[in-house]
Amino acid sequence: MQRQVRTTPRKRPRQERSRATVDALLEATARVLVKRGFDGLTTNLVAEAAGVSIGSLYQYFPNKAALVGALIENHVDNMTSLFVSELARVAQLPMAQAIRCVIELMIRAHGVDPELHRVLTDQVPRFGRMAKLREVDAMFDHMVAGLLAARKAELAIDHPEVAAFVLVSAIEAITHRAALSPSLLGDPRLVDETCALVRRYLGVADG
Amino acid sequence: MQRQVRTTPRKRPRQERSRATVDALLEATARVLVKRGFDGLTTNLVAEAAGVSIGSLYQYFPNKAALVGALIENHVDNMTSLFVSELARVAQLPMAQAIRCVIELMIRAHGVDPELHRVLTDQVPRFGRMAKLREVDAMFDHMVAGLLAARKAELAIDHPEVAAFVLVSAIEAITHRAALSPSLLGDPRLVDETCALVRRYLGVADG
Amino acid sequence: MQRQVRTTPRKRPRQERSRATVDALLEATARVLVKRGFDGLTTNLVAEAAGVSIGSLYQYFPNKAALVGALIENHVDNMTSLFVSELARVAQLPMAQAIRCVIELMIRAHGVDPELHRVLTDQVPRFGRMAKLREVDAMFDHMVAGLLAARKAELAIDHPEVAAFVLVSAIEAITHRAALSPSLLGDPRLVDETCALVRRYLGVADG
Amino acid sequence: MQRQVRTTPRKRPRQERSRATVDALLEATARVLVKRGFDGLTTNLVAEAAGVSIGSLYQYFPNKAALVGALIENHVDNMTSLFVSELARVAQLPMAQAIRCVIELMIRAHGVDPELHRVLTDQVPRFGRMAKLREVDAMFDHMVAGLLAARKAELAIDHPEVAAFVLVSAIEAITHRAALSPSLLGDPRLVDETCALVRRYLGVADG
DNA sequence: AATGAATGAGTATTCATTCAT
DNA sequence: TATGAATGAATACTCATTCAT
Repeated sequence: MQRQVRTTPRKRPRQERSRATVDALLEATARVLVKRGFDGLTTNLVAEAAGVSIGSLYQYFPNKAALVGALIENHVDNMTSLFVSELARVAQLPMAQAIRCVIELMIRAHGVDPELHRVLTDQVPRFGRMAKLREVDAMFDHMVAGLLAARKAELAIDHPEVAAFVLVSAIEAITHRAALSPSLLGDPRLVDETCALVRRYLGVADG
Repeated sequence: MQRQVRTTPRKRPRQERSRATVDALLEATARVLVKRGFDGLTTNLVAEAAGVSIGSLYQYFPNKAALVGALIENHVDNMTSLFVSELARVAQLPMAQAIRCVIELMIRAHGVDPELHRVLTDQVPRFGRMAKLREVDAMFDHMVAGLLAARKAELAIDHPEVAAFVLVSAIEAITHRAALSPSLLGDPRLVDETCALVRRYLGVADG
Repeated sequence: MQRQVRTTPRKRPRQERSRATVDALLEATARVLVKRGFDGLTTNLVAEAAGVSIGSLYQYFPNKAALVGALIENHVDNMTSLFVSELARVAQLPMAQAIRCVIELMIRAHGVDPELHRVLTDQVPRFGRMAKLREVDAMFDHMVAGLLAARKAELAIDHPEVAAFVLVSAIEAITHRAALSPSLLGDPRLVDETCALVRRYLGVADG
Repeated sequence: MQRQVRTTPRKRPRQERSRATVDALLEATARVLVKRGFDGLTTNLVAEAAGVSIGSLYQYFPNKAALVGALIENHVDNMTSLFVSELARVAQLPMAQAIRCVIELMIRAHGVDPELHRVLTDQVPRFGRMAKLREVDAMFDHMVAGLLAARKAELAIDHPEVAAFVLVSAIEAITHRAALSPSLLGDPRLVDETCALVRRYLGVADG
């Protein structure tokens, strides 16, 4: 770093600090959620775990739902961001490779903080903002339907939307359930079989 | 004081009268659960909805968890009883028909009080007795693995357990998600595509 | 969840404001206890009597037992502090005067908020922290046994510990019972006779 | 809750069976009281422990207080009956022997179901009928005052009532406290020292 | 902005007592 | 008379949220 005399105000220490507070709160929320479950999550506990006063918590989040909602949003973003970065590349691959790639991405996505993922999907009431998790599935439906429609010629399907629904549901469920029993998650046969499921359904030859 | 909260019913109803009370309570629980969600479920509310005093509720259920637990057990029994009665028959059918039959059973099973099913799977914390819902999946895994192993000769799979896991996860997810969006549930294409998924995976010719 | 219910205060008041709250709660507890008895003591009632919300009560005392426990501790401290300040002086006095002095202290100690003392000793279950009242007796036994042993030469006793037990029990009971019937408490003959009891037992000449 | 509660049994058991039921209830009350303490005593628990329906309990005791009241009455009767049978004899004895005799009776009286005695004196709120235990002390005061007055000539006391109060309080407390610590109860020195206390106070020569 | 004391509606649960059978 | 199902007022305690400092 250069030692230059500073002429500008000190880079808005308030925003810096606020950012840190918000992060601390979200991390604390995740920690408490994993440790005590959704019913054991109290705003006071989160504030304490974050080393922040309860008043400050409410400075940044108007209520408990907003707190958990923000956490979910973060988590979903973390999971989906894996895809957006890879999706363009996948679209160019031969079908068999594309399938394997997507499935592996799915599994990796479920491996991001799996304990938190489990609590979030298992215990968090699906009200309001929490429905976000379901929206993700709908989004996947749409994306996959697009991909299938684009390559419809080389596939053995008639109804891309229905097929997309079927496939997204299946892959999501397999990876999700696998994430819950770690013994399976490492099993390479699981990936192979899931790929086979999709390939054969779509009438794609093994690559 | 007990370390672990018991979730089993407190006492068996002996007289006719109390049987009616227990039934009224369970029905009221279902109604309240559907209407207000799990967090809106109050023992006092349930008692009132059942037209029964709060004291009577606690005469039969030691706590809220036991109440919901009993309801879950009932619901799961209702869903699974559809299968046990048909399973023997299914085992005799040619593979393609057996597949369609199982899938239709699955869908019908999810059509038993779908609103209650939705609340139960979405909102009820999966603690203790509530894990029952997951046990059902495990049971299905086992059953299907048995069926696949028995017919391994005519199928294109190498690992019946992994295949069973894959199939149960997929079918369960498809039917479950379909149950949540009624428009799809009635769509005959859904059944067709799901059958196709399974058939092609197993290498079974269309019947 | 804790196996044993804690009976110690939950958190230390840091600000002035909360000190006042804690004091108000303890005073209200004493008032309610005297007015309604232990079974009539309700945390909501105490909070109301203290002009404080029920939430605040639980901010400082984790449960009812802790509340009463703190009150007992205060009360016992008030009673015993009378002694510690005088004890050194008493130890220097000639025996006959020491005896009278101790007995008068005992009576004065029982005169500190006698109504509260009565409720506390009569009605409060002797569990956990509440056993403190009995510990005080044991402490007295020990102290008196020490005094008697020190002056054994001039006394007509062989077993200081047994004698201490006998004397402490006797004096405690006499003053306690006297405190319950105010007519006797003021009677100077009571002090005289109690002194006589002790003096003659110990073989000490009238001073 | 009613302001004034009757604490007398509801009806006289005339038949054998009724008698047995009442006895079973009282014994069950004692058992539950010893095992769970006063706060753990519930009428339903007592009925169950007695092998009797809750309805039957209320056939014989109008409320919980009456139940415990009857038990206290029984217990007090058991304790005092030891005295009435011996009192005439004691009145004829030389003073020193009479003193020892009374003290030994006191100790024996406290040895009747000591666990129950402890619970009763420690935990049972002294409302209504429960005050009976205090009445017994007052009765003793009176009796002893009579004895002392009758033999005033040979005693070193001026005020029989005050002396009686002092002695009854002392003996009662010593025997009661001794009953709580079994190690002392068997110690023969305790009886000797208590006798000495009384003898010396009254100016009676060692017999 | 931050703190943490205060709030109080809300909830699960108990238990003495009643009453229909 | 006996039974035990039913009652419901009462109570301890929690926790999201507010607000004075």
